[in-house]
Amino acid sequence: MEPKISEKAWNPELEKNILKQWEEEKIYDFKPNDDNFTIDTPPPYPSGRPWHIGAAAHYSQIDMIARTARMAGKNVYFPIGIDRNGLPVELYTEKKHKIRMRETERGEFLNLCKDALDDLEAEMILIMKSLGISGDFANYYRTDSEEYRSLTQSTFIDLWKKGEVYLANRPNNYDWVSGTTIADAEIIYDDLQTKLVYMKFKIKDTDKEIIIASTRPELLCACRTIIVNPDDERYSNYIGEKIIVPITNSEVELRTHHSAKEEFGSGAVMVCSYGDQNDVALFRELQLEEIVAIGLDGRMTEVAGEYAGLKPKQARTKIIEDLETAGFVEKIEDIVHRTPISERSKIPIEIIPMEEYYLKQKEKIGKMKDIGKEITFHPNMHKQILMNWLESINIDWPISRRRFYGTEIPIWYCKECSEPHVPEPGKYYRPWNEKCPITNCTKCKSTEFIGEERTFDTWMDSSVSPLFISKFNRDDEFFKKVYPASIRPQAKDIVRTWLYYTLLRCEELTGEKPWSEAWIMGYGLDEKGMKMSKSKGNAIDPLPVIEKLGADTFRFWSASEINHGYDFRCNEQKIESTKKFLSKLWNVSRFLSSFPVIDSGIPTASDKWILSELDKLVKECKKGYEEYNFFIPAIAIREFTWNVFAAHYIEMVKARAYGIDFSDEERNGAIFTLHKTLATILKLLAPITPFITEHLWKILYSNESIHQQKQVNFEDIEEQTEITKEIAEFNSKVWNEKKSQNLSLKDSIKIEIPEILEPFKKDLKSMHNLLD
RNA sequence: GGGCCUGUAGUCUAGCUGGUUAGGAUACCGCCUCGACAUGGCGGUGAUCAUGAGUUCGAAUCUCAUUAGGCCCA
Repeated sequence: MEPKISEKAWNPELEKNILKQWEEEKIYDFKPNDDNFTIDTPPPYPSGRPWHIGAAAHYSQIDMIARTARMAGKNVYFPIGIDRNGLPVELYTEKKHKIRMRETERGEFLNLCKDALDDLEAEMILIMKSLGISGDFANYYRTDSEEYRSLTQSTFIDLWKKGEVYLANRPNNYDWVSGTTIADAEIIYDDLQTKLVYMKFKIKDTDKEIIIASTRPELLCACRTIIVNPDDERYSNYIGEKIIVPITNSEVELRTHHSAKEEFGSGAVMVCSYGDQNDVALFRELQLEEIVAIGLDGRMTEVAGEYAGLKPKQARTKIIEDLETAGFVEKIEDIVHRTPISERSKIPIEIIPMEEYYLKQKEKIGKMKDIGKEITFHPNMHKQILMNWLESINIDWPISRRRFYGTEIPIWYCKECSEPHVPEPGKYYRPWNEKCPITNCTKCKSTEFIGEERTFDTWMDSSVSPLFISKFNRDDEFFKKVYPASIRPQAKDIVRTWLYYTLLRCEELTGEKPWSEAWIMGYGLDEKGMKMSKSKGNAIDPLPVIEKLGADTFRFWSASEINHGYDFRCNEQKIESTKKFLSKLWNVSRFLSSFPVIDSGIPTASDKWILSELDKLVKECKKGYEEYNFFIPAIAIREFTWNVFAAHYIEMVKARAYGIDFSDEERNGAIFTLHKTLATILKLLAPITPFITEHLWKILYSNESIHQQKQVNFEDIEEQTEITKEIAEFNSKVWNEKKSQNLSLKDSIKIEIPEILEPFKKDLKSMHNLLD
C-alpha cells in the first residue's frame, strides 16, 4: 500500500499555490443575504518599516474569527482597509525627505505622504495576503480616498447642522513640535527628572514671607493666585492677604483650596495659566483671568518680559539663575515628576488657550454606558477599560487639528463677516484648495470666502469604519443587511479612542450600536516583555519569519502562545519550534494516506475509546471557538493529536490496520476510525492553520475546499478518561521495562495487562509484542 | 494619588466553584532507526505555585496586607 502522500514533510512553499487556488475559486467571496456576519476589521496604519510582528499575529487571529464564523455556517463579510490619515506619516515623510511640513507647499507635501503610504501599504497587504487572511482584498478601502473622506465630512456636516459641533476658546493640550492641538487620549505620562524650586514670596506690607515650591518657575508671570489647604494651620493667619510674586512683582491673593496638599513642597501652591490640568480646573472654578505665557510656537510670550522668545525649558534655567541672584530661592530639589507627554512627538505638552472645534460628548456618556453594557466583550475583563474611560471624560472632544494629511474640515468663512458656512453633504471638499461652493454669505451676502485650513482628528475618520464598510448613505439595501456589524476586533490600547469614538459617532448617526461584540487583544512585546519599538531596535520584522516558516506555523504559534486578551511575547525560536506540530500532523496524515477511505466500519473497544476522546476534543474546541479564543482549541488539538491519537491509538491499531492477524471486520473498524479522527482534526484545525488542513483535506477526503465545510459537532459520547490514563500508564510501563532490560521496542516481553484494559488486549499485545 | 489587570520550572502556559504524585509545550541532558515521522520515539533534570499572615482537618486555588510588572486615569 503506497501512501498517497509521499513527501516526508509539510512544505510551506505549497501555501503559495493554495492561495492562488482560493483566489481563482473565489471561495471567500461575499454576497449579502439575510443573515450576515460582518467584521469591522481594524484598518492598519502604515507608520514605518517593518510592520509590527504583533500586528501580524493580531490579523492572523482576526482571520481565525472569520474562518470560525464561516465554518459555523455564517455568511461572512470580512472587509479589508488601510488607515492612511494622520500624523505618523507626516513625521515619516519629514524625516525621509529631510523637509519640514510647514515650509513645504501643501499639495507637494501631501503627494510625498501619499507615495510613502503607498510603499508602506504594499508591504502590509503583502503580509496580510501571505498570512492567508480570507478578507475582501479585491475591494480594499483607504481612509484617505475621496469616498471615505466624503463620508467623514458628510457625517460632520450632519452633526454641525444638528448643533453638535461648536467652536470654543479653551485651554488645550498643545504639542508645539507637531504644531497641533491633541486630545486627552493622545497624552501619555512619563516620569521625568526635574527641579523643584522653593521660592520666597513676600507677604505685602509685612516683613514675612512664605515658601512656594514649583517645577514651573518660568510661569511666575502667569501666576494668578496662591492656594493652601484649608486645614493647613501654617497659613491660617494669612488667608486673603496679598502676596508679591518675585521677579514680576505682581500681587496675588492667598486663598484656600482642598486640592492643595499639605505634604507637597511647603503646602502652598502657585496657580498659573497653565502649569497642569489642575491649574485649568482651578482657573475655571475660581474664575480667574488667564495670562497666555506660552505661544503657539512653544516659546514664552511678551508677558514673560525679558524671558520672551525663550522655550519654557530655557526660560526655566534662566529664571532660576535670576531668582537665585536676587535671593528668592530657599532651596532646589531634584525630583522625578510625572509629566504629560505627547504620544506622537514624545515631548511634554503645554496647555495653551486656543480656538478649536469641539464635538459634544459629555451629555452622551450615560447613553454610551448603556450601549457598553449591551456589547459582549471578549474577554469580558476589558469592558472595564471602556467603563473607566467613560467615568473620566470631563470635556467635549476637540476634533480640529493643525495638520495637513487628514480629512479637511469642510468649512468656508465669509471674508467680510467671518460667518462659517458648511457645504452640502455627499462630496469630498478641500477648502484650502477649492472655491467655496456657496455663492453668497448667508449673513452679509458677500461673495468672498476663505477656506478652513485645519483637518480632523484622525479618529473622526476611523470612528465611522462600521458605517463605511456597510455603505451607509451610499447603498441603503446593503446597509440594512450588514449593519450593525457582528464583531469589532481590535487591540486593547485603543479602546478609549477607536472603540469609544466609534460607539459615540455611530450611535449619533444611526441611533444604534455599531456592533454586538467587541474582541480585544493585547500587545506583542519582545522576548523580554518590553514594548517593541523601532527606536529600541527590538522590533521583529514579520515578513522574513513568515517566508521562512510559513503562514500556518506563524498562525499556530499565535493561537497556541497568545492567551486571549493578555500581552504576549514574540520570540522567533518559539515560532520555529511550533513547526514541529505541523510536521507531526503531516506524518500522521501520510501514514493514514496509505489506507483507503471507507464510509463505515464496526468499531472495536479501542476504536470506541478514541472516538470518545475525539468527541471530548470537539466539545472543548467548540467552547473555545464560541468565545473566539483560539488558545483553547490550539492547545487541545495539539495535545489530542500528538499525545493521545498518535502516541497511543495509532500505535495500538497499526498491526490491525495492516491486517496482520486480524479479521477484515476488525481491520475496517481501525481504518474507519483512523480516517474519521483525522478528518475531524483537520476540520477543527482549519480556522487556525488553513493551508496545511486544506492541502491534506483535498488529498485525502474531498475536492471541495475544507473552508466550505461545516464545522463538526459533538455527539455526546460518554467520556472514558479513566481508560485514557490507564492506557498511557500501561504503555509507559512497557516501554520502561523494555528499556531497563535493554530490549528493542519490537522485542517481545511478558507483562500482565491490567484487568481494566482487558477489552484492548488484542491491540495491546500486537503493539508491544506481548507474550501470553 | 486613584482604578483595572497580572505574577505557577530558562520561556509560554493548564489547573484557581479548596483535597491532583501541580498537567502540557518549549528549551536542556541521556538512550534508541521500532514498516507515518530523527522536523521522530522513549526516558530524565528542572517550580519553597511573587512574599507574609489569616480562614480551614486541608490552599496554587478563598480573605487581607506587602511587593513587582503592565495598562489606564488624575
